[in-house]
Amino acid sequence: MADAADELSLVFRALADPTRRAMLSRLHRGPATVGELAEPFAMSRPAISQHLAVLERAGLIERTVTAQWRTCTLRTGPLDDASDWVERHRGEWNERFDLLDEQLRRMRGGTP
Amino acid sequence: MADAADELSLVFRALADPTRRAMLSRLHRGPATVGELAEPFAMSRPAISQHLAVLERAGLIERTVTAQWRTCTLRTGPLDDASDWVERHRGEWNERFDLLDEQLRRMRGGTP
DNA sequence: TCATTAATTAAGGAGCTGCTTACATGGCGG
DNA sequence: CCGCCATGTAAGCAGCTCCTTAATTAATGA
Repeated sequence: MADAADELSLVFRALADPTRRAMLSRLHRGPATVGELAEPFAMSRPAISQHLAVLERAGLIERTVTAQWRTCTLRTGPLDDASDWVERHRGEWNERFDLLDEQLRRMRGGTP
Repeated sequence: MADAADELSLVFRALADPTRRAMLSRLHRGPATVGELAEPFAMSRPAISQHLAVLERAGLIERTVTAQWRTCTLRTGPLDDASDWVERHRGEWNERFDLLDEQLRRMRGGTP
């Protein structure tokens, strides 16, 4: 299958690469051109372009053309969705609830 | 390359699939056996096992053997790391800061 | 003991990722 | 106008992902 066509999967997949996360971290401190973003990485320009395409497809950056430079800007909207999902699934509150549930199951008998 | 060997990449990668996210959502309401987790999906058991292996490798679940059942339990620790990263990179505060930075660059002259 | 149940491992295939080199596009300065 | 500059596109390749079917392990209970 490997669908992952849905919005949230695109975002998480885009975040699942150290190079792309580093790019977002850089953009977090202000917009940058492709050349500026490429500088820290020992990687060909096409590879950089492809990483940026992944980020753009996930809606995490925006590329605006000015002269012969492409200025990349961070878009944090999709990160809100990702954050919502993660926040909904973590925290000690729920962990304790799970442990309680497990205890109850065990008390009810061996077969779940 | 496709390294993604680091902890955070493993977690984001694990979250980048709707099936695995649904499994975590189910586990969020309490532990479950592999059979219970497999039930909602039109997918072979080995496929389920492989998804669970991905989640386990990312540290998001724990599998304990009781008789012939494997009980899966959610582990929210790695989600904290993911949440930290996302939280550090989102929010209107930073977005506004980026826009200001962009304005300043434009005022300083055409070439970045 | 032996069939049943629960799950994993093994092997293989279609398709995607992430990188490369080579070439194309398009604005800019001389 | 023409050769630089910054970037993108094309094509190709190794390796990974996600799924499948078939065989395997391991515990249960008549």
